[in-house]
Amino acid sequence: MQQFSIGQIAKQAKCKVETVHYYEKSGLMPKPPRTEGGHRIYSLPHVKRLNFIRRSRELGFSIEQIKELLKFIDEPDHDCGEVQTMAMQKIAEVQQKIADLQRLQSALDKMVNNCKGAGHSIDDCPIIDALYVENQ
Amino acid sequence: MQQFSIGQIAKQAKCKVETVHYYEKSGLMPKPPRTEGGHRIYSLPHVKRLNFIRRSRELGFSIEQIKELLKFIDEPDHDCGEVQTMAMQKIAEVQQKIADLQRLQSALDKMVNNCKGAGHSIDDCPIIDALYVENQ
DNA sequence: ATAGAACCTATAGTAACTAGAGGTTCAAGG
DNA sequence: CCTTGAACCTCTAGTTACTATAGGTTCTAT
Repeated sequence: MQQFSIGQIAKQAKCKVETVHYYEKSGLMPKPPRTEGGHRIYSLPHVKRLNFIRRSRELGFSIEQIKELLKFIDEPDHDCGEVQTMAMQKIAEVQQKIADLQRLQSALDKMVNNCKGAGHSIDDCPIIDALYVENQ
Repeated sequence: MQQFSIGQIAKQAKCKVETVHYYEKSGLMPKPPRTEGGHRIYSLPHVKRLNFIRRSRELGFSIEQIKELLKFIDEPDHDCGEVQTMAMQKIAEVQQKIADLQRLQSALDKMVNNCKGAGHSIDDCPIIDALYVENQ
């Protein structure tokens, strides 16, 4: 079985070694086996898990929310209805984020394509309006 | 012209009054006019701007990145090529985020639809794999 | 055998809020 | 008018999710 040092998995996930320490302390990453001398030894599932955490963070999920997502795999014998409820809540959140990003993207596309559009007033800016949705 | 108190715009953007104070201190929100007694007075463009900031934060943009996005509207006489370059970088970021979220969503969808799938091992979890992309 | 890179723990600092203290202003009823 | 309580004000301290530094140990490659 393939083994990795903390430096290797941090590099792979594009984060710092200290961040992995932090995830261990906060309970997102498990305490891995150690060498004689005390260095941490990781294997492929750890690498995948760290990647998942990093990407979820980039997508705006908090540590607590990621813990909830990870419950889906850490406790596979969880009550099935409960899992479905949580998954469906996450889906709603995720769909909202996708919709927001798509509106922002089309506003940015417009910017690029008609940069000459000149003299747009602050009251009528496509970029700001992209993420302005009244009362919701 | 319609006027708003800080409490009103905070409520509309679903954030705390203190957060608006913080955005003013960090230069994201402008220093608005005040009443005789010193209370802040906002108008519609402020409301839109605060909404934009809040939603961008939820989407994982940092304060500094939002400052860059806001440059597009705060300095309309910016060099056009520079604006296009920045906008195109943002588009790339945004597309990456959308792709990640879509993969996460389809993994969550699978969870909900065949929750009975039972006995999935940690090494082969669709949710973790959704956000695990080797070397990129 | 040993030099230096990578690791260890522990603490302090940063970013983006969030809560609290202690006081002032506003607006609605008496 | 006056008063009372909600909303506002400033300022400082606390929280989350890192990030950097200090001071020391282990690993690896010559």
